[in-house]
Amino acid sequence: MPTTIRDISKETGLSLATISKYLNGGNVLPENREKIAMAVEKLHYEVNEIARSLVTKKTRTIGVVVYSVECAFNGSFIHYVNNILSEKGYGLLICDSSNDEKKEAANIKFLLNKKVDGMIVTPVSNNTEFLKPAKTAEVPVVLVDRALKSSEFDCVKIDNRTTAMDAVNLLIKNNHQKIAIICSAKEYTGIERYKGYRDAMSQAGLSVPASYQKKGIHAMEYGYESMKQLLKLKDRPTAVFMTNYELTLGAVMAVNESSEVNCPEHISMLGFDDLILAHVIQPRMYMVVQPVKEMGEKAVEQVLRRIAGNDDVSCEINMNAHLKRGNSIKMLA
Amino acid sequence: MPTTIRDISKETGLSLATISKYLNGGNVLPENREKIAMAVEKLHYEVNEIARSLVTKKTRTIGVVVYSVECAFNGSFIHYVNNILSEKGYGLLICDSSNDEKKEAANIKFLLNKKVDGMIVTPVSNNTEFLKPAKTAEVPVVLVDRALKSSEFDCVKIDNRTTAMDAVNLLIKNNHQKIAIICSAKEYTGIERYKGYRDAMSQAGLSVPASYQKKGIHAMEYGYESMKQLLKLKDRPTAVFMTNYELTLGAVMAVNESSEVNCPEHISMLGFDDLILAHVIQPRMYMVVQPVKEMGEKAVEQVLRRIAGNDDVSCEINMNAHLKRGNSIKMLA
DNA sequence: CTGTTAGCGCTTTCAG
DNA sequence: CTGAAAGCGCTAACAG
Repeated sequence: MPTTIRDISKETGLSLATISKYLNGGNVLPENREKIAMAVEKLHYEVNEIARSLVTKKTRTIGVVVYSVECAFNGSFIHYVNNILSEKGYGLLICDSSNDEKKEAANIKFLLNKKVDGMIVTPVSNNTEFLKPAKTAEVPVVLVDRALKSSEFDCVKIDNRTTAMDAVNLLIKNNHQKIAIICSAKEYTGIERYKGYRDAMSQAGLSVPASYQKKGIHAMEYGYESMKQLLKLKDRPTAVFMTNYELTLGAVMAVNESSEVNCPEHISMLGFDDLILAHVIQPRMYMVVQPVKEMGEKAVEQVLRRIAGNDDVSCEINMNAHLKRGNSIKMLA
Repeated sequence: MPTTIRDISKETGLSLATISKYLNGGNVLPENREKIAMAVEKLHYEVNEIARSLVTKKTRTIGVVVYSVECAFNGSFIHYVNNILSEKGYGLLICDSSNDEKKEAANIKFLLNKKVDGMIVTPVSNNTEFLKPAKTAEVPVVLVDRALKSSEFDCVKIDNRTTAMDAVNLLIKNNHQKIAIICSAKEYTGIERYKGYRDAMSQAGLSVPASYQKKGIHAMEYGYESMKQLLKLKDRPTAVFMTNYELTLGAVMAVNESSEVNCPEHISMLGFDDLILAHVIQPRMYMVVQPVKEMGEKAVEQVLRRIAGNDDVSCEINMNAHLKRGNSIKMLA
């Protein structure tokens, strides 16, 4: 029912090839350009991207697979990625893995069938297996945030271990010794940040009892429960480090609910990722801030470079996180 | 390079038509099924959805156009929509209008060219013009949340006016008389909620000085600035109603920053949309809660019904919002 | 610069 | 139940 290139051809008396050239910015006589333009206008012609894709084998669509769209980091990330991509005329097909590796694997296949030109993914776990189909289909993949250990894929990330170490060192400099951690232990990022915590603690000669180490999943609920438990400890920590946004929120919630314990008076907190929440909650949190926007830009840049056929070895793009000051940390005597 | 139906045909000695039938669940001899299954396995065959779409004119993809992915309502909404859609084997192509009507119009065209089977959109403004191309292309559209006045399209929403009125009545029942509003006045939803506020006030015989009416845009910044101004008023309101999530956040931030004014001691607050934030901030807000999940489900259901060819007259699906209690409202003497 | 001819990978009549 | 053939709407050589 919609008009096709063929209708334009009939209307103008020109061949299909000429119309096609016109559409793709080739050289066409001004006179003919005019004719075609008028016909396009008159018949409301619009390119059928499906047909075009079938022959060019390019869809101008990037698949974005996130471990959970509900996690604020991903929401923000998608926003930036979409901005740049739409500027360049690319669309994005978004898939939510809901923290489920099976869904994640299915998402990759789905996108492959949809013939996306490339993918940007923030993986559920440390596992790399699910990306194999993309590899064999030779569809470029850029990993973000929770980049995998594997060097098979491009990735953009911060140096999680060092960043976490620096953050914990800030607590130590403020004379804290009893420092607990709430982290997720399922994926690369969480594990690295945990290592950074251990690094800082051992360098300072501080002990880390098991009860101070809450290693669980990336979820607000887990942050909440963990903080509750920490607050109940007879030998309560004086400071707690939360290694991602959702854990931070949960921990803050637990502290705010407590009538006895105040931050920073009785407990200091250091969180991760400065998203909208951070501006609204009390206390104003000290936060490790990842450059989400820049990470999105780099990821897009890299996937587009691959699509353009740049066949370098896989690369690792490291960005710098910075610390945002607040009033959630107390300097101990 | 990837294997095609043709390769399977060669491998099995069967015709293209038979393979196709197999793929689409038609009747094929058990013996042949077996053969094909083996060939598919062996050659790692995967359907090319692009080619399929070209002939079926169905892409099994739904376009989702949101006024801003950064607004939490949309993030949450997308999550639920995606859940159901992916269950049904549909993908979703997400477009962010960034609160810009030009971008919004471009998004619709983009999706049309991508031949989505249907669209779900939360519009930027009250304007309906941008949907015309979808209408003429006969691609079903379901409007959500900020449904338009126009009855040309299906929409799922809450009864914004009545809901807002009920909410304001709660403040009135608590003996508040000086009640201010912070709302967005650009789109249908904001305007309706404002009307509800006026309804409640006039029914109670309460006056609403211009200085109590902050009519602006849907943005945290606007909520923040507006609340700051309200707090400075010599005749300060005793309660403030914020008509969406971002405005609520901004307002809370302004109150929390103030050293003189406390909530609910000096000012009562009533917000909109119970998203993750609401669990973390102090005070615990009284909130009008929209059933985001159910709205997503209904929207999907409706768009799918249209795609299936159900040609009823356009319908309006009304959902019920409810009130979530907190401690942000003070009962006045 | 323009036209002719294939053909992308799949589904869909229509015979057999 | 299976096969042959046509064609979805477009681009890509290759001549002219």
